[in-house]
Amino acid sequence: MNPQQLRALLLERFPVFSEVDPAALAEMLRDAQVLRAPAGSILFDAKQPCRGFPLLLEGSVHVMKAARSGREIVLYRVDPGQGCILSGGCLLGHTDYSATGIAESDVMLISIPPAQFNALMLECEPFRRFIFGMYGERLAEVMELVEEVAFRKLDSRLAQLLIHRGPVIEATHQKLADELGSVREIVSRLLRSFEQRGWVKLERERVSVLDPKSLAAQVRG
Amino acid sequence: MNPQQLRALLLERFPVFSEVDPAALAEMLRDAQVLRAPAGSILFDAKQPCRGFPLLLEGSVHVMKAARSGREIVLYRVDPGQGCILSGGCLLGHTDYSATGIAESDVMLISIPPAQFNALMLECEPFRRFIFGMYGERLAEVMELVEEVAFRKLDSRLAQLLIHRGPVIEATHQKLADELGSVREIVSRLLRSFEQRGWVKLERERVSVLDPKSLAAQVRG
DNA sequence: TCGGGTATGTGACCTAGGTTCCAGATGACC
DNA sequence: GGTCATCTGGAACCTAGGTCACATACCCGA
Repeated sequence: MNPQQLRALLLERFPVFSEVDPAALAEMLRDAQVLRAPAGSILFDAKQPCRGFPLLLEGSVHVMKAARSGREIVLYRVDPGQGCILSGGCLLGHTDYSATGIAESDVMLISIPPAQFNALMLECEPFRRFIFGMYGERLAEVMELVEEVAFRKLDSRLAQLLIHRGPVIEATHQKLADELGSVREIVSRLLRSFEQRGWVKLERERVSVLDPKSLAAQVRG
Repeated sequence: MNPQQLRALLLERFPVFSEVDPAALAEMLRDAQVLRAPAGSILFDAKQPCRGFPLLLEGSVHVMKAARSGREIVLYRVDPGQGCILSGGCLLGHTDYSATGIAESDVMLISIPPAQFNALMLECEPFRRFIFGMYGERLAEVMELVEEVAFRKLDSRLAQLLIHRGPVIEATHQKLADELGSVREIVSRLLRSFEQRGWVKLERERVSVLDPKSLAAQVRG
C-alpha cells in the first residue's frame, strides 16, 4: 500500500485525523508502521512490548479473558476506526491488563509511535477527545457487560448476540459459548430450543436468524 | 476550609498537582468548587449535569449498577486521591454511563471547572498521564470484575471481599450481597458456613475476620 | 471410499445459587 | 416496658446452567 492510499484509508477510518495539522499527519504517517495479521493470531497478551498506539484499519479484534478452566469470555470487540486502547495502554504507563486480543478476521492496523502519539495528544484537541472518548466507550461497554453477566440469563444474552451479529452468524457453537463465557453444550441446547420455536435455522458453523422479533422479546424477557 | 488548607489537602491527596505550574494551580483552586455530601447520598446517576471534573478528597464512593429486580452490583470504589471519571466523562463528550455513584461515607470532593481541566490536560504532561492512568485502572478493574462474575464462585468472591475490607467489616449482609451482585440469603448462608468453620465471627452489622489464611485459600479454591 | 478430525445432538446427573416464607433477635424510639 | 423496623437464621424448594459421556454427522484429504 502506497502512502497516498494509506493516508486516504486512515482518514476514511479515522475522520478525526482530518482535524490534525497536515504536516504533523504526514510526519506521523512516515514514522508509523502498518501491521497485518491473519485471522486467529494473538495480537497482544498479558505482556507484549507493544511500542506504539495501534489503530485498526481493517478486520476486527476480540479482547477476551480466559479462566484456567479453559472457559473464555469476550470483553469487547474492536472494529475498524477504533484503537486497541489496551495494547496502547503501556504508552501511558498503566498496570498490565492480563487480557488477550485475538484477530477475529485478517486485520490491518497502523501503529503510531509514542513520540507522535504524545505530540498529537498535546497539540490536537480533537484527537485528545477521540482517544478519551474511546476509553469512555470501552469502560461503558465493559460496565454494561458486568451487569449482563451478573443479572441476565444466558438465553437472553445469546439471543442478543444473535441479533447483534446480524441475520447469519458463521461460527461454531463453541465460539459463541466462548464469547458469552459459557460452554458449548449449553449454547447448543439453547440454540436447539430457539430452532424448535422457529426462531433460527442451524447448520454446521452457521446460525441463521429467522425471527428477530421473537429473539428480541427473549432478550427483554 | 481556607484556601491554604485546601491547597495542602489537594496536594496530599493528589501529589500530581505538585508538578503543575503554581500559578495555574492557584487559578484552578480559585475557581474550583468544594462539595460535601453525607453518607448514602447519590452523587451521580444516569444523567446529572455535573459541570466539572470531580476529585475525591475524603470519604469513599461506590459506583454501581442496579437491575430492575432490585439487585445491585458494585463496579468499583473511588477512594481519596482518585477522580470520578464517570461523572467527569461528560466533560469529554461521552455517551451516558447509566451507572450510579453513591457516597459510602461522608465525602468531600473538589470539582475542577472544564476550562481549567482542559488547560491542565493541555499543558501538563504529568496530569495527563494521571488522568489516563485512572481510566486505564478503572478499565482494568472492571474487566477483572467481568472475569470474576463470569467464572468465580460466590464463596470465593465473598472471601475475597472480606479479606480486602480488612479485619472488621461493618455492613449488613444485604450490603455485602449488593456489592457482589447476589442476594441476602445466599450471603448469610455463606457467612454462616464461614463462621462454622471458625473463619469469621458474625454480629449484627459486623463481620470479623478470624482466619484470613483460610479465607484466602477459599479465594483461590 | 475410507478414516480421522471437527462439529453437533442428546441424555443423565449434579450443584450453585436464587426464591419463598417465616421465626427469632436486636435495637431504636415512644 | 411496648411497639416497630431492621437484621439475621434457617428450612423447603426450584431452576439455570455446568459436567460427563456418549452417539452422530459432516468435511476433507489420502
